[in-house]
Amino acid sequence: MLSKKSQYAFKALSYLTEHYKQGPVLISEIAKKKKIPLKFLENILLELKKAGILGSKKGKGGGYYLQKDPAKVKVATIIRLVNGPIAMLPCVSLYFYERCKNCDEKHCGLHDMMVEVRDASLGILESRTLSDLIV
Amino acid sequence: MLSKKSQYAFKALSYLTEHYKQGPVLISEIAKKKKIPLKFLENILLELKKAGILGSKKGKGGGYYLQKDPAKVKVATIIRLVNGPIAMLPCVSLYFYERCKNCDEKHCGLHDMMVEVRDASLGILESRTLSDLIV
DNA sequence: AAAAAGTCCACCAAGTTGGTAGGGTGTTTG
DNA sequence: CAAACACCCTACCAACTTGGTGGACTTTTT
Repeated sequence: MLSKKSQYAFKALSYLTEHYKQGPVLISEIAKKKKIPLKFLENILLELKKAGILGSKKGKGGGYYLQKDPAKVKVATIIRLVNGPIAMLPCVSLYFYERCKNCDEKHCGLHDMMVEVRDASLGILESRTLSDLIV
Repeated sequence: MLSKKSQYAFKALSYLTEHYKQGPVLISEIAKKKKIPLKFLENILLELKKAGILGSKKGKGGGYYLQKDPAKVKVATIIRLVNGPIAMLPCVSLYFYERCKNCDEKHCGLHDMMVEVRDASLGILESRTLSDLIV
């Protein structure tokens, strides 16, 4: 399951997508409109900024804005950033791989199955972007 | 990600699948062969028994055994039992559904996307059984 | 009766999650 | 220059989950 943090991140990003290229948006505005605890949202946006997804501006007229074209930011990227691995097992993760002890990956039925699940999920998550969050 | 508990459960179940219809298997034997902490495994097997997946027998010659044909126990069932929801959002889960507050499911891009991911995953997990764990 | 083997209950350490508090830093405007 | 503005940063916290252990109890077999 996606953490609440991730869900907040997606809500905030969808709001920023709707206001793409309309200048910086206040954290407080996003928090209010999307009903996200303000201070918690601060942390999330800062993290997204450090990852290069968002940009920010201080002082009057400041706020956060999308650094990139929302049509080019994959949903999978955001999940990995805020939530962690997409795969169901470490030995199957592309970005968070960890060798499986006491289980030979070449002869593990669960491993093979989870590779399939991962690929099925990524087929969707890697092809959708922030633009797809807006209906 | 699947919890360690879930991974242990699958290892134990695969062992029991390999010994299907060969009489009860000792917890201690499974623990040793699959390198699972004994007391932890006890809890897991008991839970699987209470869910009707396993049966048990006490006293000499006792142990645990599969209650059903391994080819008829879906992997999805085990995951829901031991790990919880398969979906990435509560508002998208079939077995653990919870309404999404502050988000109209009819007009939420994330919701729609996660429905697709869920269905893609279930397409695999609902069609595979314990038998498929053995390679 | 003794041994075997599962059952049950209670507890624990460490980590994660979701959040709060409060001051610091850089920008703009008057 | 100073005040207002708005993000930046560090620290902290309660509650919950995860992964695991210890010990006593019951049931079954020999």
